[in-house]
Amino acid sequence: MADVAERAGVSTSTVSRTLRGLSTVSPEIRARVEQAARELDFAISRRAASLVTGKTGTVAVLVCTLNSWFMGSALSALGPMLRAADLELNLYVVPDMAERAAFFERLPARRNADALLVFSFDLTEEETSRLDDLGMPVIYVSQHVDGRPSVYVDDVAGALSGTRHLLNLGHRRIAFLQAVGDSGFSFSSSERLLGYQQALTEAGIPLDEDLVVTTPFPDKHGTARALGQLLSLREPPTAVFAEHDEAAVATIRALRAAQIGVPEQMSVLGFDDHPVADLFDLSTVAQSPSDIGRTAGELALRLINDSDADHAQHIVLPSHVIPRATTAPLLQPQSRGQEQTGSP
Amino acid sequence: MADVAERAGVSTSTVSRTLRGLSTVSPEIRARVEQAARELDFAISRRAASLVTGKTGTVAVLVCTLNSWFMGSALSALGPMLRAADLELNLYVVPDMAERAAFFERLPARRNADALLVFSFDLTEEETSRLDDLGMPVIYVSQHVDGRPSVYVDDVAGALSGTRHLLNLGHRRIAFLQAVGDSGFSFSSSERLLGYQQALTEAGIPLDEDLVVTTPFPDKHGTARALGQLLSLREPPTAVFAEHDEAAVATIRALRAAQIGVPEQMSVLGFDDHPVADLFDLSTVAQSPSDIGRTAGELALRLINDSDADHAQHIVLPSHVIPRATTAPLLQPQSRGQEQTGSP
DNA sequence: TTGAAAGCGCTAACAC
DNA sequence: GTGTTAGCGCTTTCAA
Repeated sequence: MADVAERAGVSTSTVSRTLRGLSTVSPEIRARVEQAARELDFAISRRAASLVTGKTGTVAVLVCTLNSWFMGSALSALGPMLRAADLELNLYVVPDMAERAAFFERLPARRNADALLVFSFDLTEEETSRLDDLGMPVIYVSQHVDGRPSVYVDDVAGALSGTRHLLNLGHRRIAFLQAVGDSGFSFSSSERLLGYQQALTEAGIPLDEDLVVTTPFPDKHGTARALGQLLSLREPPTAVFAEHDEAAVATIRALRAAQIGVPEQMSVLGFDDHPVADLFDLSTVAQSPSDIGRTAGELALRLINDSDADHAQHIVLPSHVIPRATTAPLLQPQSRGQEQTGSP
Repeated sequence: MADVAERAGVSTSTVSRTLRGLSTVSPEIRARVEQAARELDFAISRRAASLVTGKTGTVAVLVCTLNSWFMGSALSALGPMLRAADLELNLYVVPDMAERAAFFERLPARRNADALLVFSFDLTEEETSRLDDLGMPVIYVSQHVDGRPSVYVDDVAGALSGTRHLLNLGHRRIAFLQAVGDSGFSFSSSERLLGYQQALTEAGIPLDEDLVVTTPFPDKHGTARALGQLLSLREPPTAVFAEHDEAAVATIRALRAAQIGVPEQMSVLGFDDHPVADLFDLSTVAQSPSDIGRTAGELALRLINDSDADHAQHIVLPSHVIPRATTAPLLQPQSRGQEQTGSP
């Protein structure tokens, strides 16, 4: 910076003021400084700046993996959003329990970020309270934590509308397919099940535990097995509501392999509006991970800049049913169902 | 840090030495300092440290999106790798041309990272040379740039082996399906086409331009259209080599919709070993994005720590053919082909 | 509107 | 093995 100051014939203070865009610099000097900076390829060292301002200009993001549609979409939206606010994005990838323990033990983000975004973890009480005294706003994304700022989709309401959609089509025997990932049940999973149950209850349909089946995911044959349970019931379902689209697609494939027409003999509904949903013409309950990412970023910004902001605010994002070709009225084959015939 | 020093009854230098793990601290003092640090929840400010060491302790990563299997896997491996080396990961997401221009205009990573990893961009000469005077090692990942450190899979060799596999199965009419994404042809695309052509040439088979078809991707009906071209040739292919697995899966679905048996009447080969490949039992040429990510991180580390290291080194990672159920010998139905029958 | 000087929190060089 | 001191590159008073 001293070089720039010398070249422009001003003090470092003036260079600093110019580069920060303060209006207290006369136009001619500003021009001189900017040119000098350009000629010397000078860029501010945020680290030196943060030392004196006390702000790091960085948002930390904690994720367990990036290898999913949800994470990919959310971060692809969060990144540019933060960049627009001139914030750096510091990524912590914590794929297993060991690394997770290490993260919470050392909390490397401490003093190195202005806020932390925690994505889709199911944190223990202990972990949550550990984050409480991190000395920065912590935003919980895609999960709700009482008393802490959170951003998420209302999975209960989403599953409720999805199930209502099936009910409105005349289905009464509706199965719910839980897909358990490597890390055990997720938060969304139980919320979605809850919405399903609520819808049945409000329709006066008694809950039948046999209609709720669980399969490991991803697992090539697990879905077929789960389906087998349903199809061998005394009164099999006429519709399957899968916890997420990928499980729904696996269901469709298993059904077609068993020569069971979708949606003629079985309606299938997913959740997420994952890209495969469009590909398979799957009816689904859509959520928008990019909205989640962006909204979380905006909340972070607000909490950073405004210490009076509500530090327990929950932002609940909407979901909506997208009827496509895999749900149809009960016992009443539709023309749109025939487009599907013979297609894999 | 002063607080910790006071609490432990030592100087800040000793605290610094202890926390950095230097061996020049006596065990008893070390214990005192560590306890004091723990009690005060003290963590080093990397930003203050970097000011004096000149190292930022950060690796910057430039990506255009995170929303792909490749990026997700690569970063999910890179993250923990960097963490193990006690480096922060600073992510720059540059989804469109405007943001890209802004990035190269301002180069926000300048002075704020020790190295830059550029993922899967097709950079212009100008952009590359702009990065040259960034003052830090720049590693090109999943692309090769002459004279700069690069990490990538040998797409030519991969496509060569893939095509040879089809040739060895007796196929002589082999189509190549190019899948053009939103951003136009990618580097890999043309390399893979080249490998395909090389294999045919070495087998003494003249190149037939009609066998190379192009489809937009993702596009629900594009693949069927491209397939239509192939199937209406005077001498249709008996095998299709798709540029990547997702296009291969689309091809399989289009073929099955048209009642053309895979692999009985048409072999289909993909590239990548994307998760869908396993799901669809798709034969493919496998690459490992996580290896790419990890290797790139290791190279970055080497270039950061050893200024004598070769700054033009290209690391080429292997790919290998994984035969699954979608490729079979020409005109000679196999038992493994029958497993497929009736399955969607 | 600009400059001089102090100091952010840390590490490194040197002395003990 | 430990403490003292100087200074990394910035921003921020404060004075001019």
